[in-house]
Amino acid sequence: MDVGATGYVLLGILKWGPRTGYEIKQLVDRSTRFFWAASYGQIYPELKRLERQGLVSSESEPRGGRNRNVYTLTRKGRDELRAWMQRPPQIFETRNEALLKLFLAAGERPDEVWRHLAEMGRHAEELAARLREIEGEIAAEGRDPQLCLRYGIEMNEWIAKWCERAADDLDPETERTAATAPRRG
Amino acid sequence: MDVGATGYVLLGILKWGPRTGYEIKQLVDRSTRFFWAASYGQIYPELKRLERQGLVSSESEPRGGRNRNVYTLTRKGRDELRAWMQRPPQIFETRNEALLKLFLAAGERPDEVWRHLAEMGRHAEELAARLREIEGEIAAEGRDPQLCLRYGIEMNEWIAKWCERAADDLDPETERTAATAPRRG
DNA sequence: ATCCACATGTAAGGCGTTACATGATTGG
DNA sequence: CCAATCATGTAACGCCTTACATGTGGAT
Repeated sequence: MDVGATGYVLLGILKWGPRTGYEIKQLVDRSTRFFWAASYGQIYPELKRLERQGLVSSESEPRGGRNRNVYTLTRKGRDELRAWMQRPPQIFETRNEALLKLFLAAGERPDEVWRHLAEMGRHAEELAARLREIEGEIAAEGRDPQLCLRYGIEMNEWIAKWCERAADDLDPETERTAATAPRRG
Repeated sequence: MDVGATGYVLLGILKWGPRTGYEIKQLVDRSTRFFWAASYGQIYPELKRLERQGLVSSESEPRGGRNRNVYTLTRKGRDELRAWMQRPPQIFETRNEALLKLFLAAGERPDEVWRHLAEMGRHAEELAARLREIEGEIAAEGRDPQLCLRYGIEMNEWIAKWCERAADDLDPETERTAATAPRRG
């Protein structure tokens, strides 16, 4: 059968009800995107693959003169999804360029370390803000609060605070120098 | 010039001194691996690419009858690395299957949510333990404490605690049921 | 008219892993 | 002698993104 993890994202979303590829993409972008992204270039071919495997079925439901392919989770797809949910998670991958830069700067030039910490903290704060925004929208729509969204918010707030703390813990003299004359070190 | 971010990992490590591909791989596995992994299948070809671009130079330094190619960062490579360090980080990617499963289970079956939280917490704890081990080894070798290692440790400890807290916050009755009879829900 | 949202798709290419292939050296 | 470690590499393949290509419908 051999469904990649991104296929399961689609099956999982289709469990909530029939959707078009376009709608799935929108949902992904406000939810799993932060721990499992998916582009159109993946979603449309993957839906076809899932259909060939009998895990979803599609129906053409044009809206006006505009074609739409609405996908529905089949019984077989539901079983496959359930089986996958029982299996222990395998994939934990991270590529974090800020952390990489921080690592390579560490022990070299305290002013650069300070700069990377600031950058990383800023990024985490922005992401937390973006997620809080989504949380607000969900609340406004009267839908249930989302556990993973909370996780994303609190985690990024934690990261921002960690960066602040780490910057404060740098040799205070260095820090002052860096803040005053970032070029010299 | 067009060096991928993984190329910069190599340049950054070579800034510490000349190394073979094999040694670089070992270093990566105890350091950047947790936020930027690299396999032999990437390292060896990438080193050759960097050499073609004049960013590193190599010398054959056999040890016994065993061939070894030792790479050194060139002046040009140092400049390229410095320029990259100045640029704002772009890549922040995560694929977290545990979080995906938690997300898809949320609001469906509290017992499954509980199970995924436990799994996720366990994974974070294991990773934190592994990182503390590395930290201990570094301390034993008398080397400086590593900022990013601290980050990894504290972050994973935070995640483990978050999972515990989230599990505790689940409807207490559900939780007790789940703990007693995980199959029924 | 023009722009945005809706809607579907493909092609090229980048990035990365896994598996394979090879062989020397060292320690038990 | 055997296993582990040192050491280098390639080939096949999977996964994913970006860019391109196309077109409708509604709002301004």
